[in-house]
Amino acid sequence: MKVLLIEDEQSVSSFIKKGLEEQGHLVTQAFDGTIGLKLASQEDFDVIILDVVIPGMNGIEVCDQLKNNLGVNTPILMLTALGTTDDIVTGLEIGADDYLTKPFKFKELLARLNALTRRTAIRNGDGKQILRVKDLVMNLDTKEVHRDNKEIRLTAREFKLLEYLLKNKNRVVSRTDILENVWEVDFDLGTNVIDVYMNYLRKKIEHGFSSKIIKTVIGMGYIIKD
Amino acid sequence: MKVLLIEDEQSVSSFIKKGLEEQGHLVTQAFDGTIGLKLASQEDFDVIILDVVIPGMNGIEVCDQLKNNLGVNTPILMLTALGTTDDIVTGLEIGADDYLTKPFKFKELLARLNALTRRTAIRNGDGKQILRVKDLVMNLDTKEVHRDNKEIRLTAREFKLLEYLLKNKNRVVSRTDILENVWEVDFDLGTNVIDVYMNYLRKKIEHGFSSKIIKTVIGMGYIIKD
DNA sequence: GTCTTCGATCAGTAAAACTTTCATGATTTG
DNA sequence: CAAATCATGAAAGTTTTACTGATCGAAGAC
Repeated sequence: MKVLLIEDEQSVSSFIKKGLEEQGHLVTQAFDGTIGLKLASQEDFDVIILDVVIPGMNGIEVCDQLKNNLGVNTPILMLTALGTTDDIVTGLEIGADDYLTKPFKFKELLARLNALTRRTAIRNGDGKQILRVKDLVMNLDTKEVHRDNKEIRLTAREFKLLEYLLKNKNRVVSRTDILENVWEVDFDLGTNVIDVYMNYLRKKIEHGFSSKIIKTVIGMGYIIKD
Repeated sequence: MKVLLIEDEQSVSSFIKKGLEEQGHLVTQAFDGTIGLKLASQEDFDVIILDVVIPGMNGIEVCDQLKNNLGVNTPILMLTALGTTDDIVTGLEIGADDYLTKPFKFKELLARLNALTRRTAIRNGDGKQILRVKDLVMNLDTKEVHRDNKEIRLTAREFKLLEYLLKNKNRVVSRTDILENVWEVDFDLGTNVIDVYMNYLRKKIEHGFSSKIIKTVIGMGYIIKD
């Protein structure tokens, strides 16, 4: 399970990290709000542990941004020394999925994390299907693609191609793979449709934006990396 | 929101019930575990508030039965005076979605309930027999459709088609999906009924009105978006 | 019982949108 | 630098969709 841990106190952060890694989870640490927010919106985590009192941007703001502006619906467990009812209510109202006050027992943190991800696992059965890379967001339900909050219109084939590349993020896919999975043909290499479509796709999702998304690996295929 | 409250202490139960009803929720009370379990498995609630220490069958057992045997995945908020870490861990491990210890502030209970149901509440429609999009209202009980307060008469097939589209609001549905769910055929007979019916539907619900409702997504299907 | 009406479906057409091919130029690799 | 590989523009080919008119059958009217 991929966990994003946004917590500035070194001792607490490494205590949690160590504990979670012992359970076989993958922990990414962020020590301030701004970086945490950036990471959370770029990478797909299974759950986010978010301290309220952190430098840069406080936890409430980070949570609000993620849940209410960026449309990220990774479950968030808020963590803090502020234990008053009002603090808890604010946190939960703004979109946090659970709230735990310090000091806490690691056991309880772990149990709450599991309850959280169990809940979302169920939800994902018919929930939103979203793929991301950098600032590009692909919604498999509405078939919409956005980059930097601008809408990008793709044709059915372009969409399928991008979807395939994203589902294989961080892996080089060969032309044969693409032909089989996007065009659904098992032979015929006497064509350059793929090249042409890569060109179409790049024009739409890269031209006018700061960074490249699709990388060519000469002699091997194409890849999309975070 | 429909809430099932399993709690034997009269005072606590009515305190919670009253508070929730003030918020416009519908509360069903159960005063022991056996009845609670029965109710939970028969009716569809949005959330269950479950005290651990109750007569008949304790809360842990009820939760275990529901989540692990009966396949009910209504979110459960556990409630109890037992506040040790181990109790909390047990509760969460067995399938509870949140855990609150007595005494608690009603505000916090409410916030936790909302956090818990935020997602499932959206997807369920809650037995509501009314579907809406923009100024169009579809009543599944009376089978009436109104737009801008004007009645629109749909035939059975048109109604079913619109109903399916609305139930999948904000998702692109393919012709295959439509054929399976509205016409109930699993194979693709080379027909254009769907196109024809879309045309009928659009004539009735869009002609003479200001905005379009049904959007075509070429090569993929149709979608209705808010 | 026959007629009428209405809904469901099919078939056909034109226009628009999309896909593929082909030809050519650019880039990378050994 | 030559061969292989990739990028790109434009034209040709194909599919998809919106819409119309015709047919068929069932339910109710007379």
